[in-house]
Amino acid sequence: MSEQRAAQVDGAVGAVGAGTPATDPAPRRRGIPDASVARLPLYLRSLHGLAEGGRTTVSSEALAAAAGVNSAKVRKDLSHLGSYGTRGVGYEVDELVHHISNALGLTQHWSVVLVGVGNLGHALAGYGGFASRGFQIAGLLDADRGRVGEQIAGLMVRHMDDLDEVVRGNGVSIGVIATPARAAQEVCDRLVGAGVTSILNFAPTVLQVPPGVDLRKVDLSMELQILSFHEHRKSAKGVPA
Amino acid sequence: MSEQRAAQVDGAVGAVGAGTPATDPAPRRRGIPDASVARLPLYLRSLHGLAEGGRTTVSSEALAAAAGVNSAKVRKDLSHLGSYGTRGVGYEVDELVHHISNALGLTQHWSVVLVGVGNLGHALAGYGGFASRGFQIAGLLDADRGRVGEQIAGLMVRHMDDLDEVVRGNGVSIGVIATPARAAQEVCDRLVGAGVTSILNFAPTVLQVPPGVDLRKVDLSMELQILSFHEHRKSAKGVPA
DNA sequence: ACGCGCTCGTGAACGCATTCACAAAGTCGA
DNA sequence: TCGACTTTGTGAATGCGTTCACGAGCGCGT
Repeated sequence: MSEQRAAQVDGAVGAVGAGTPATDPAPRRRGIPDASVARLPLYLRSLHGLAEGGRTTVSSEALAAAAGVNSAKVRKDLSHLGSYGTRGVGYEVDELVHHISNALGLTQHWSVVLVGVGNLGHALAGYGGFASRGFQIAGLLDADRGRVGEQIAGLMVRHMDDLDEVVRGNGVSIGVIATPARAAQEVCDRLVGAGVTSILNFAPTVLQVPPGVDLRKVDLSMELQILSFHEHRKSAKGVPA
Repeated sequence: MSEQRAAQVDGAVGAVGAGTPATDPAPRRRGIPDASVARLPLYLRSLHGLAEGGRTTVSSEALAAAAGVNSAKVRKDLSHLGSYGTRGVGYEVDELVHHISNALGLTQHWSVVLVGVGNLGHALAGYGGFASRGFQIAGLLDADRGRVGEQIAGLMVRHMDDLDEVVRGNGVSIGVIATPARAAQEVCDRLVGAGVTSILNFAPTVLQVPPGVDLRKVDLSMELQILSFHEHRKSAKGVPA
């Protein structure tokens, strides 16, 4: 059991925490493929946009255009949720929103704890996209006592030592790390220790988590470097003659 | 036709075919696979860490551990850059850093223009990970004249109308969008119009770019929703008994 | 000098994701 | 009611990426 490996799209670790190389034959019983799951939020956003525009039904072709993907992909992705389309017509927008939200677990509210209130932490705390999808920040923590007490986005910054209290008191299961890289692993360990089972890491470092804990990362400078690669390549073969 | 726009989600691209959608038999002349390119910055960071720790050589196994990936993957990825390892020993850290930097185009400096100085824009402007990899912010723009003149991270915020001047004056080829979603497409169009050929989008919306322009996106709320999915799944089958 | 052990580099196998292509299933108008 | 049209849902084909497995090359100790 516990072959729930950490799903991490961009790399970095999974359930390798303890050191066992790879005793996991990737069972994937009845799950929706990761690639599809990763697109569901995209469809959801597109659907919200369409709903605001007054659309009540949408074809896979139209949804694909709005989401910037291929229509066959849309149909296959949605088929994993069940058959909620009507042939000859398309999908009912509201119904689809409901089913996707359901599949993503967005029908319930999630409490999140955010660690690190530097530049990025500030921005994340104030980011509207979290609250609008049912994610509520239950606590804003920082190791620097100088910042404790500060008010950000309607919340008071508390000290890292209050972590356990915040997590257990609010049923927090998701943690966001926005600390400097050197502090990230320790923060991660403490989050896991407090009972957090999903972590979103913004610190530019590779984190190790035990099996059963999901880890995703967002790395701003990596994205720029990837763009740099393509840009570099473009200019290199810019004048082939 | 031509819904074959630049891929957005995790892949980059689109820059290849200059129009014809299906006639492109995936040429990929001498290119490094996208999946490998996406990991190079990760290796680079790990190597920097190892170098600071005093290591002068590193095996694929050790680098893999540091980067949180599989060692076969490391070897295959690096083999795309050429054969820079020594059998029986491993890779020389400095040399590898040099080759990867080279492949990513990080040996030259890139000028970046950042549009939108809200919460996120602020954080990005102050983010150290950019400058440390050779990315220099050539301009900080915003459409709100109330913010123009503000000083952020040593730079003065200028008005969006100065875009052309900033781009052409500094040879900017990369643009970062940190505006609200509704403004993003227009900003994107203006960036492209000014000559920017690579765009990193933080706004939660799907952008359309012409062929030849690379587009990547970072979506904070999407990441949380994906975590939500896994969390939801965990609690659903938490007690199988 | 020479073999032994280590590690790279890479062909081959495998699995997942995307795309194609079409039958099934529904709507709509006459 | 019926037939033409639209769009879904999905097997099949294709392509890409990961992993395996091992031969080739290199350093080192004897």
